[in-house]
Amino acid sequence: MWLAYCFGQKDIDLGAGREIFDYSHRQKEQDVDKELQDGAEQEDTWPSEGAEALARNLLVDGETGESFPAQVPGGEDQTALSLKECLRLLEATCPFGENAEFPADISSITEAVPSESEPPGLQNNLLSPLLTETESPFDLEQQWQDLMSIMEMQAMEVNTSTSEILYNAPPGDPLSTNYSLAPNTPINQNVSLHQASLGGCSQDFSLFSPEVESLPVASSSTLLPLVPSNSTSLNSTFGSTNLAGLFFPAQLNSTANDTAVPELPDPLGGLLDEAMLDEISLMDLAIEEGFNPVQASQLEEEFDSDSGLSLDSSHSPSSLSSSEGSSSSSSSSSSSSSSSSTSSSASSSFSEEGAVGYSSDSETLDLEEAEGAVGYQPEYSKFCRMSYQDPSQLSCLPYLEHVGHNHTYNMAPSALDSADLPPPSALKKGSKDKQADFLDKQMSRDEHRARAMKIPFTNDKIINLPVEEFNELLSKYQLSEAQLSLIRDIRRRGKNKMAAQNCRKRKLDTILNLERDVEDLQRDKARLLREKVEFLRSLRQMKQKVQSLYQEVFGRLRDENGRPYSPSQYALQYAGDGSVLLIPRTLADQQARRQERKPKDRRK
DNA sequence: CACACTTGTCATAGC
DNA sequence: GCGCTATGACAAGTG
Repeated sequence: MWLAYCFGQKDIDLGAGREIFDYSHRQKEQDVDKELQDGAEQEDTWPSEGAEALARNLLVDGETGESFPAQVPGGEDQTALSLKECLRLLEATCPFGENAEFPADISSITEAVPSESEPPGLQNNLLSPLLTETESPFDLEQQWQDLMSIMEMQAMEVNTSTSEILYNAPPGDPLSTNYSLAPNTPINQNVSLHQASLGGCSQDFSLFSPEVESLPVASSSTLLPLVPSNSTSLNSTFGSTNLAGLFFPAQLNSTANDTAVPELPDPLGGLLDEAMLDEISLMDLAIEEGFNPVQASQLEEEFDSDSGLSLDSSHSPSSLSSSEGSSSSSSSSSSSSSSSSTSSSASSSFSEEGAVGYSSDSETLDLEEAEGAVGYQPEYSKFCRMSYQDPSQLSCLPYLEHVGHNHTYNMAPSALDSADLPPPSALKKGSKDKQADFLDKQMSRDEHRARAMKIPFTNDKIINLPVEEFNELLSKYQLSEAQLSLIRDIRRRGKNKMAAQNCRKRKLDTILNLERDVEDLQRDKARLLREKVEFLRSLRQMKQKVQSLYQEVFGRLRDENGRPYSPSQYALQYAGDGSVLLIPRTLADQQARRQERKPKDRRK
């Protein structure tokens, strides 16, 4: 029964799987509406100096700083800038430091950032490149965060200790805050970034920092190739990356054409995609965090679990003890009824568990009943297999007292074994008839048949003797055909009986092992999910820092007239040699698209 | 009496 | 082909 219960849970299709995503989408829809309003209020304030800047386009050698007319069609120029300070800042603020084991390197970030050209004339927001990828309407990362938020809430209700640590993002946590942002919103509502972007995108550098503002900005500096002296970390991780693509969102404005501009694949999105497809089962966490099974199942109902077995139930005392208790009491009653049997010479060779011998014989009755099948010694601790242990232990488990059957087919036949004695209760009654009746009832059907047919040896021998000895035994007696047939039937049935017992025990043990495996796997899954959350959190922090550095660097750039460059027309690109170039966005977009095709080609 | 459960038994497949 | 084991299915017994 507990088996049916255990696996029955699996069959309960809660139909909530899609609700997870629906919820996320609903959240996103709401966020979209909200963010659309906010985004309109926070339109980019960058000066539109594109035409003017284009007229002054110069290509600057990344190493020498020499300026020369750009080779780019349209006369755009490229300006290489030193990002030494930027790189230092980035390295200093990189949450992973030199941890080479971090699964998502910066290059993955850059690949993830959509590089989009903005329709001319649109006001750009310098801020959003790192955020846009998470702001698409169907962003899986957003879904992930939504889900995690839900889980967090649920976990807080269920278990406020560990779950809080795991899923409660600290105040201002970028993961929690950013992921709750609405899709399609070019401007992130994160407070810090908001401030930085609004300030950085305009001439108002005070919003960045007083230091930045006070820094002397030479117009010529914009034309200088500022190769970072120590750019190893970025150089190795960014490679030849289009920073424009990294830092400029696909959707700089909510009015931008979504379909016109393809977005680069998001590694985070991929991760989250897997996460979503993994059917983030709350039961995993429940098991890992020690949730109450009932509560966990309730959570699971909300998040659905099309996959996997439903755990737990098998470990409830009722589910386990019901079946095992019955068998145990049954066996114990049998054992107690035959406890008077003092001859148990054959039992010593039996395994502790498993139906080794044929228990119908009094010689082996008690131990056979108390023990088990031949050659199979599963682990029964979980099942509280009292039936194969000391029957007296049964009294220690009150909830097992009410169960117990008295299957007496295999009880010791006194007629076949003189050593067999009635139980004390029968002796007290003293009546020989009663004893005979009792013993008669204790005999199995085969024992009755054997006695009726006057079989000259015990059923135990019939069943348990090896074939050679068995045949030798038969040859010693003059047996009729009917007797031989009965003996063979007894042997067959006796062996099959033990086989059936072994089979059932094995089946139960297999279920136990499977449950244990499922538990282990769910524990591992929960752990991996937690690690993934941590990685995502760190990745987002790193992205934010890179973004702010980009803003800072870009904001410092000045043309020869001392005016800042428009982010709608220029972008920073990190070259493979460590230099950073200021290039027109059109060129940056082209390069970004080129990089976008590479992974696709690789897949093919 | 119905039900759940255990156990024995049979039929069958496979070694 | 025989003997044995494993296992699903069924029936009987029990509480």
